Amino acid sequence: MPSKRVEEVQAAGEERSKRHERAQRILDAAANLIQRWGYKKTTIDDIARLAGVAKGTIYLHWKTREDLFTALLLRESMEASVDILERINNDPKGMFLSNLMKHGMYVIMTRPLAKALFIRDVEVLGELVRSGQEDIGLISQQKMIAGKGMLELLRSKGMLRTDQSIAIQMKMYNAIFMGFMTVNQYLPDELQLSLEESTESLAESIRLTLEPDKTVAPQVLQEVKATWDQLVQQMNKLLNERLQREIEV
Amino acid sequence: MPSKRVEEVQAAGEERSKRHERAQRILDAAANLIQRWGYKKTTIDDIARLAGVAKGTIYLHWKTREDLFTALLLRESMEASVDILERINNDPKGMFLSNLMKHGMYVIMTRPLAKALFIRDVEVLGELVRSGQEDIGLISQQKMIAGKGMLELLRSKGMLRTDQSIAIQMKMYNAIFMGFMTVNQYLPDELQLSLEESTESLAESIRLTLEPDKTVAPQVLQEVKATWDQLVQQMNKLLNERLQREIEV
DNA sequence: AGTTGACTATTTAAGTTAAATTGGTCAATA
DNA sequence: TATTGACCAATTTAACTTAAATAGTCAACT
Repeated sequence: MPSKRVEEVQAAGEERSKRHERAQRILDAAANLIQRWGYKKTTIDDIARLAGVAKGTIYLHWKTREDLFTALLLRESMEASVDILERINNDPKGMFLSNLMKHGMYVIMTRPLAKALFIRDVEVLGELVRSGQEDIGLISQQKMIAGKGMLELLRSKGMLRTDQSIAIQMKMYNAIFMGFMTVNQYLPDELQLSLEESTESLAESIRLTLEPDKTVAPQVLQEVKATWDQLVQQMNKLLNERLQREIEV
Repeated sequence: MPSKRVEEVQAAGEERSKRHERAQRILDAAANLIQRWGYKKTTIDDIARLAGVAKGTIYLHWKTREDLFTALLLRESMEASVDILERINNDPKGMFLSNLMKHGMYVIMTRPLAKALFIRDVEVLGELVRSGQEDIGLISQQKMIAGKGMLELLRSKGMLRTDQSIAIQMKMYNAIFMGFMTVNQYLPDELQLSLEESTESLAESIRLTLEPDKTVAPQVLQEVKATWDQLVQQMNKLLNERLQREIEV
């Protein structure tokens, strides 16, 4: 009886999607509360109440409180990555390192949780700053978006200087990036940068210090994009599997 | 009786210098202890013991504990400034913004207290981070070494780009500077920068993003230095007076 | 005179205990 | 069978007490 089989599969599918939707709702609640009260002070009871489920339900999804928040941070990282990738894809010159960084900064700065994760905000993340470093912390994403492989690709296509070593270049763009991410907190009011100024200035700094002057043929740009897309898709697949596991338990 | 007058003056002079030397000793002790235990946990008793004076003596120099530490931070700022100025003077190309920043970074990074002051290290400075911002915090020094006036001078001599606004340039070098000052704490081991790498990379970044390519005649460099020296001397005089006042009562 | 350190009024830290909260479980329920 | 929320042990917080430490003073001493 194939119809029976189909119905079963459909039912199971519906159920899986309801389950998934509920997990998302719980994570939404957790995201909301962690931004308001910080990790330390957001309790499972609060999350359950805000998500409209019973406390026990949360433990049907994650074994411990920490697991829940780990999943939340992983989801945030993934979503931010998707945003960044999308902005890069919509930018004809998105493949330049300067623009990769610009889009990265824009997205991270406009997502409070991603920002907290990136700058290791203890006020928000509490003890999680420790756990969420290498593993979750947008770092694997950064490696993907502008890792060593990417730099090599850009260099081979004349989109990055070759009179500096790759190692130094990585250190430089990290320093400059973090600089623009965090200066404002050290600057007096009259020198505060708006988000627009920050991202544009960041892009210009990266461009001037790491990219050569020569123009790049649209043809080449296309090639780079193609290669990069493969790279990203590969990584994305791995990360998505990880995400599923993390959220569903 | 002139001889009497002379003796009196000498005696007063000796006394003043002894007094001054004692004040320095007390500040040395405070500097030592604040680095070891942080502001919150270094007590006046400790300082007195380490400086070899009685507690009451300290109150002959400063009205409150906070005044003492304010004087300490001011002294540190001044000494760091002197170091920086000296390095700049010994560098034939010291007048380039990239090198001003390089020397600034080197000195600040090699002086634990100056560094703590600059990056607003709460562990070391405790509540002092608040008080020591605009007023003490190397910021007035920075304004001197690379303030708006300096940038205007450099621009007029072709040593700075003129296709960016001064305001943006100030923001950029601040961001880049802070970036190189603080990246290491966000970077994994394999990307850590040594002090040499940091200062050199900082200089290169600043040079590439803010300085034009064209070479500058030694003649011009000399002119800039002369003008700058005046500017610095003026400021230094003011600051020194301030320092004297701060240390003596 | 300049310097000291015992002294005091406060602040901070440590200790104690009770109450409240929390993460996690599981028998009852829909 | 999937979900719930009363329940529990363990932990955290809060309130309170007590002891120790501290900043600043000042009479006594050099």
